[in-house]
Formats: sequence, C-alpha cells, structure tokens
Amino acid sequence: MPRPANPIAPQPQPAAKSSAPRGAARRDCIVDAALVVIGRVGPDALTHRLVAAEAGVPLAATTYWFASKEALILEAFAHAARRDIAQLERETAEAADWTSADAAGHLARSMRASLTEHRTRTVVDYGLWVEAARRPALRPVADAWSRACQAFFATILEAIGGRRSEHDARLLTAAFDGLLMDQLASDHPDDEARLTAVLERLLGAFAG
Amino acid sequence: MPRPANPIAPQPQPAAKSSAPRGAARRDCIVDAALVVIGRVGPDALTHRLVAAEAGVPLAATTYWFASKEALILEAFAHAARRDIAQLERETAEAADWTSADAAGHLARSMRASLTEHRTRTVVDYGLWVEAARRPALRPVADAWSRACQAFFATILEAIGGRRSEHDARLLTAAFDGLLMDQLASDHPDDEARLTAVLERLLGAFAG
DNA sequence: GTCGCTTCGGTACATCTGTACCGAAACTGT
DNA sequence: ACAGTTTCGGTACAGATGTACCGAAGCGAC
Repeated sequence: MPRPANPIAPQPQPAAKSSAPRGAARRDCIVDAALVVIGRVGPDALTHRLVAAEAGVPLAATTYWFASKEALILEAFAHAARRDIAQLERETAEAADWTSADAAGHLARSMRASLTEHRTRTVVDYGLWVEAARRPALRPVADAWSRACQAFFATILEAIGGRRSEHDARLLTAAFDGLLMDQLASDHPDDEARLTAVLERLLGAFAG
Repeated sequence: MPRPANPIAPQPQPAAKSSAPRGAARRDCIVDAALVVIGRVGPDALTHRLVAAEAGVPLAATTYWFASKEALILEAFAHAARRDIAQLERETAEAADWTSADAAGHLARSMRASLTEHRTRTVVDYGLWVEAARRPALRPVADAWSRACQAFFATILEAIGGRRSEHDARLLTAAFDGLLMDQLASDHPDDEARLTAVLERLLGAFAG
C-alpha cells in the first residue's frame, strides 16, 4: 500500500550496530529501541519491524523476547517510568538544599531540559499518561510516576518554607505538569526567563 | 484527478429523511465517528475501516470525503477542539457570576463530568496535546484550546477577586489540566468532596 | 566429545492496511 | 426534458503487519 506522506514518518535507521548485544542485554536493547520508536511515532504506530531496525537486531528477536507487541509496549512504558522515577529521586535529594531564591530557576532549567535535550523522553512520559487513561494495565505505572513527582514537589515545598500539605504537593505537581505539557504542544514556547517568572509566581503562591 | 479536488459543502438536505446521512452531513458524521475511534484506540491505531464501521457508512465514503487518513485525523482533532472551545466559552460566560464560596464546587463538578460522562472527549483532548507535541500541524489547534482555557480561568480569577494576572491564569489552567490528567490516568481517582477540597486550596492560593 | 537447553535469524503466511478505480445513482442548473 | 457534475458504494490491489515456524548456532554440565 502506498503510504501517505506522514509528517511523523519514521526515518529509516542505518542500524549501525557493529557488536550486536546478545542474551538478556539484547532484550534491554530492544526495550530502549521501543522507547525511541514510541517517542517518534507513538505507541499505536509502533511495529516490530520499526523496533528491530532501531535496535539493529533481526525481526525475530523482537518476537523471541516479547510474547506480543502489546507486551513489548507495556514493558517499554514500565521501563521508561522506572528510569525516570529513579532520575526524579536523585533530583529530589538535590532539591532538599534549594532555597526560595533559586528554586524557580532550578525548576525552569529542569523544564527547559525536558523540552529540548530530553524531549523524546518527555513525550513518552506524557504519552504514558494518555495511554494509561485508555489501558488500565498501565495505570499502576502512571500512579507510581505521579507519586514520585509529588514527593519531589513536597521536598521543594519544605525547602522553600511552604506548609507541609499533601494538597499543595499535588497542586504543584499538577501545575508543573500542565505547564510542561502546554509548552510541549505549543508553537511558541516561552524562553527560560519567562518560565522562571511563571514558576516564581507558582512557588510564591504556595510558599509561606 | 477523478475525485473533486475541493468538495464544497452542498445544499442542505430537503425535508425527506433517509436512514443514512448524505452529502456534507455524512462528512460530519464521519468526523464524529473518527473522534469516537480516536478516543477508544488512539489516533495512530485509527483505520478507515474502523471509522466507516463506527459511522455506518461504506468504506469508500471515508476516502471520498478525506484526501487521506492523515487529513481525517487532523480534521477530527480540529473539530474536537472547536467543539470543546465553544463549550468552554459558554462556561466562561457562566463563570463570571461565580463566587469565592462556590467556585471550587463548580470546578469539581466540571472535572467530575470530564472523568465520567465526557471521558472519551477528555481522552481525545489530552491525546491532542501529546499528538501536537509530535506533529507541528496540530500545534495551532492545541494553542487555541490553551488560550480558551486561560480565558476561562482568567474569568474565574476575576470573579473570586484574584489579581488580574496573565501568569495566574496560566498557572490555574496548568494546575487544573495536570490534576485532570492525573485523575484520568489513575487507578484511584478522588471523589468529588476531595476534589473540591483540593480545588478550594488551589483557588485560595491565587485569590486575594 | 554428547546431551539438553536457550538463543538466534531467515522466511512464510494469513490478515489488515490505505487508497485507487469505476460504474451507477442522485442532484444541479437550464 | 436534458446534460453535467457530485456523490455513492462495491471491489481491487500492492504492500505492511503480527506472529508462527524451523533449522542452525551457542553454551554449560557431564
């Protein structure tokens, strides 16, 4: 079938893998490739062949390590969540030392990074959210990520002298996520200065 | 080109009714069906056959009215955004009369409805956001929706005596959206009382 | 070495896909 | 009435898809 001109059409990958990993390492490699594909074309447009090409492994390897496409997608999302939760926990440890003066700046830089260097990862994360709305199997994964985010913002709240409130941590999380999603989907994202100003106002509204 | 390059809306139907919609009405019918399909399986898993079955029209009708699957998806998202922006504008008019005492309750009921009766519509809306992150063609649509949301919350802010701040309206919008997305993807969504409490705190942080 | 396992990779196949095609039907203005 | 255009709907088709299959290759225990 002559495929339409798809603006997000997958790029053919040169598959430059000189030393193809073997055994369980290959499984991880396939999961990573699946995440790249999901970031590029979305979970529903993912195909075994796309993933195999991205990972530089033969087609059969994807069906050997995963019972079905469904299982591969689930595992990929779970892997992404695990990885990003671990990263968030590291940032949470750092955030304990933030002050009211620099917290907004730190958050703005973090958001900026999510929009540029880590854009693919960010798109996958929010794709997970929407997908979890459709597939109950993904909801525990989404919930775990949500809890990690709230712990992160609870730490920030404490650092800047906000009240120790579960509601407040949830609202900060929601506002940050909403802002990030908006920036991600916008044609005219803000620069870092403006982002910092908005985040300063947000923290100001919940501090002291 | 065997097909019309530019199908303009034909004249309205005469009084005689038929079971299957014809003409431009059929086009709308296909768009609506596409939205249902997108809500159920996501935009990438949408197929012409799924849409045709949902709309109750022959397969060829979908390719007659839309140049490609891509065009159908774009039109469906644009239609959803237009419809939901119109609804939001109606609610904005109502919100001008809200008071500090009942604003949170109104918002909680609205969120509850988005999670239950209008769940499919909500999933489509947030799917649009994620999809816009991937496809630039959808970003103007996402931006328009974002602006409508901010106007809604700016009105609420004014009604409850908050400061007239662009930042605040954005932050309220982001927090509401983030909260709604979280609820949508969660296995344990809050009941209306808890939702009201959280939203009361949110409005309280930005009022006065 | 031989055995029993996991892993690998090429290929086959039924099914589904987007969309092109074409004759018929319905509608249009005259 | 007529001719011209738009709409309709059944079908055709090449290519993509998920996954089954099967023989070969690795590898640790003996």
